[in-house]
Amino acid sequence: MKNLEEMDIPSFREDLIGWFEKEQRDLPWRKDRDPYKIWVSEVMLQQTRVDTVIPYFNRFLEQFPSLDALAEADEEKVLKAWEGLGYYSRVRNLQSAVKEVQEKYNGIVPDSPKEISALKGVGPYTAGAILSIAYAKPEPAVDGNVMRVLSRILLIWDDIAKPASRRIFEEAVRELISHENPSYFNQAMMELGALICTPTSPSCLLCPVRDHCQAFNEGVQDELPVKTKKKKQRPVELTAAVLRNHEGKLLIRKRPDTGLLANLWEFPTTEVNLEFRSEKEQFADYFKDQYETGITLGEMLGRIEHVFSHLIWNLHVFTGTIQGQIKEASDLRLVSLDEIDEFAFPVSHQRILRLYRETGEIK
DNA sequence: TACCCGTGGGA
DNA sequence: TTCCCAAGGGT
Repeated sequence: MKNLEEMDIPSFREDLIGWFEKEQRDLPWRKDRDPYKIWVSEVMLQQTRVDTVIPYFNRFLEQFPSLDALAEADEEKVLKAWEGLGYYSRVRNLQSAVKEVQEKYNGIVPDSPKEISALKGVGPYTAGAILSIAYAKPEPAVDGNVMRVLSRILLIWDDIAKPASRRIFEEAVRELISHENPSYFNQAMMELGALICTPTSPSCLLCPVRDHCQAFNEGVQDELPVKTKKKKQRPVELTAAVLRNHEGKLLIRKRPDTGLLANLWEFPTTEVNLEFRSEKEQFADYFKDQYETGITLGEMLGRIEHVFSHLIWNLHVFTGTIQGQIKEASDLRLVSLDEIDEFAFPVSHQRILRLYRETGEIK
């Protein structure tokens, strides 16, 4: 790459790593080099803020302290430990991959790019992060931070929203990375992006590698990185019902094991056509069709808007009672309010439960 | 490739 | 309010 030729690479590495040794944050996954802990932290940190991850990471490792502990853990408990973190397939893939490591590699996280990349949920970033941080291998770990930082330092104008662009940055990192300390090099690049070289108003005057930065040199740091914006979320209208049986227990069901919020529990919910007849009638018909049982819906408890990365749920929340008998199953349960906290719910349905506890329980 | 897949915080 | 974002991966 042409712009790499302008770099004094040894000096850049020294300035970057020197800064990291002095300024790095004290984070729970930086206490040791245990590949399992590094792995868990990297998966949690995918598209998720450090401040959000910290308490989850601490609880998760208390509950599943080793790779073997996670491999043998009850899936429901694992999902419950992830409740509220989002992107739930991450933890399903993680447990699946951990089981594979237990069986194929005798419980030792592999240290080769090929083997580690073959594990579920381990993409190019996570593979590079584990290999460099836990095993000191000089592999690139290119995340959003690294693309932002390098786009400025090397004046790279490619659209970082395009998957194809990542390869350019990986090639650059292969040239730049310290073979003496690849762990600190990769972490320092990300730490710099998080603390100094931020998306808006970067703190260039505090930057340890300012002298190496071609964007700063030309005064275009605010123009980089180039990133096309995503499209807006699609709204979806839904009816949800907190249904009580004659014993006062609430009906919950497990979502399918693929797709949105896979394997999480929810109150019965279905899409509604607001142009059609009464919403209550539509829901009762749906319920009868699914469970062969009649219900009576009460008044609407309230409306909840829940925003996802790609869609918006407008939840119309009702209470109701179940007329006949419901046959419980592994994915269909009647539970008391004391038992319900054992089940992992998406935040949208945690909000429904809160609404019910605050206003609906007495009705 | 483009789209699917969560959540909460901050500008 | 609206928008973007935060240590991505699967399909």
